[in-house]
Amino acid sequence: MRPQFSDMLQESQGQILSDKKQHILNAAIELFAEKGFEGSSIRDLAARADVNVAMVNYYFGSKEKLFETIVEHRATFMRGKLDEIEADTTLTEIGKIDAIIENYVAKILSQPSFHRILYQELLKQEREALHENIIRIFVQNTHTLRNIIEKGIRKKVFRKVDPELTMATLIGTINQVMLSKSLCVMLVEPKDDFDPYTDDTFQKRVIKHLKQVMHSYLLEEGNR
Amino acid sequence: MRPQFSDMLQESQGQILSDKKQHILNAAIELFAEKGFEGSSIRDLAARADVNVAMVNYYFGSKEKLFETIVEHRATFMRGKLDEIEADTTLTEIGKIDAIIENYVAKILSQPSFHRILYQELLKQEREALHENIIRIFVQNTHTLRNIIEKGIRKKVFRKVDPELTMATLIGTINQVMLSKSLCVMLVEPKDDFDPYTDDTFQKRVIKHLKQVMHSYLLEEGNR
DNA sequence: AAATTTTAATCAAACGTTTGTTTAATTCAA
DNA sequence: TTGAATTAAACAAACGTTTGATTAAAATTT
Repeated sequence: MRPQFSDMLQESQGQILSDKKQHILNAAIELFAEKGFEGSSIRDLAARADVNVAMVNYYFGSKEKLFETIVEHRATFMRGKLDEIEADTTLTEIGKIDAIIENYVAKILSQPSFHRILYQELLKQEREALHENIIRIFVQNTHTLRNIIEKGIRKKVFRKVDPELTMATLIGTINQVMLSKSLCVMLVEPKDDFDPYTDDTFQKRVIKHLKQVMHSYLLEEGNR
Repeated sequence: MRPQFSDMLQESQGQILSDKKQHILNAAIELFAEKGFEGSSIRDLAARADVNVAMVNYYFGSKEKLFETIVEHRATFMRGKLDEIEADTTLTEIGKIDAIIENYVAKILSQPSFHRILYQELLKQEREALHENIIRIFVQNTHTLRNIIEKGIRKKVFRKVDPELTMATLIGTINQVMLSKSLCVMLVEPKDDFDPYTDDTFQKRVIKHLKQVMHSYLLEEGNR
C-alpha cells in the first residue's frame, strides 16, 4: 500500500512524510527520550508504534539513520527566530533578550522529548558527526546572543558581563527544569497529575524568573 | 592472587576497594560518561581497563550493579557540605550563597565524567529506583538552598525571588558548561588542547560569573 | 620447616539471548 | 498485472553472563 498522502504532516523543514512514517518517527522520539538511543530496540519501537519490525528499516534504512533523521530534522530550532529577533530594529537590547527568553522557553517546553534526545546526545562523545552538528548550532546561537549583549554593552545599557556564561545561564536554567519531569514536579508542585511542561502557569513562571534574573544581571542601575 | 592491600584507595563513604576493583571502577566511570550505560559493553570496559571480561562480573556481580555502585557511591556529593554551610553562623546569607557556588563549581568541575553519568541518568526514565535516588538528593539540596534564600528574604537582604527556579539557575549554569567539553572549549577558548575543567582560570571565571548573577538577582538594591 | 589444603584471582571458552538487519513470500490497492 | 506495502522467519553479530580449569598466595596441618 502506498503512503496515504491524504493526511500529511508538514515538517519544520518543509519535508513531507507519509502517515505511517511520521507515526513511527513520533513513537521513536518518545522512546529515545525515555530510554536513550542504545537503550531502545527496534522491536520495542515497533511494538510501541504497532508496526512490523521490518517497517522501521523499510522506511528509514537503519536505526542510526532514523536517529539522524530525528535530530537533524529539527535541530535547527530557534536559528531563524534568533536571527529575526537580533535584526528587529523596533526592539531595544533588553527587549531582544526578553523576546529570546519567551521564544526559547515556549519552544523547548513544547517539545520536551525531542529536547531530551538532543541533550542525551550532547552528553555523550560518540556519533561524532551528529555531536558536532548539534554543537555547531549551539555555537551559532551563542554568537547571536553575544552580538546582542555586546551591542548592549557598547550602548552602555548593559553592564560588562561575560557573554558566553550569560548564555549558559539562560539556556542552563531552562535545561535544568527540563532535565527530569519528576524532579520538576517535586520541586514546584506537590500534585501527582501536574504536568509542568503543558501547564501555562508554569511556563509563565519560568519566563518571569528568567527575565528577572537577566534584567537584574544585565541592566545598569539606571536602566532597571 | 589476592588483592594487594598494601596500596589501597579510600573512598568517599569510607569503603575500601582493592586496587583492581577501583581500577575497573575508574575505567567504567570514564566509559559510561563517554558512551552511556547501554552504549558501553563489558568487553569494551574490560579492554579499556586491560582485564579479563569475567573480572567485571566477578567483582561487581553484574553490569547493572556496577552502575549502581558508581552512582550511589558518590551521589551524596555536596550533601554534608551544604548542611555545613547552612548551619554556619559566621556567614551572612549572601556569604552562604557564595560558599555554595565555590564548593559546587569546584566539586563538579573536578569530576566531569561522573557528573555526566548522573545527568544522562536523570534525562532517562528507566531504572526507576536509581532515578528516584538521584532525584531525592536533588530535592534535599534544593530544600537546603530554599531555606537559605527564604531566611534572606525574611531578613530583607534578599528580594522576593522564586527559590526553586533560583536553584535551577545556579545548578543549570554549571551543568550547561559541563554538557559538552567540546562545546565548552569552542565557546570560551579557541585553543584545541585547552581543558576547561582542569583549568584554574576557567573555574574562577565560572565562579565569578555565578556570583555576579546571584548577587545582582538576590540582593536588594541597598545591599549590593 | 615442609607438606598439604584452602582460598581468591584469573582466564579462555562457551552459554543462551537479544540485537539490527535482511530475505522471501504474501497482500492489496491502483 | 504491477509494484509498493507488509509480514513472519531467519541471519550473523554482539551482548551480559557463567563455566571449569589454572594459578599462586595464604592458611592449616603434619
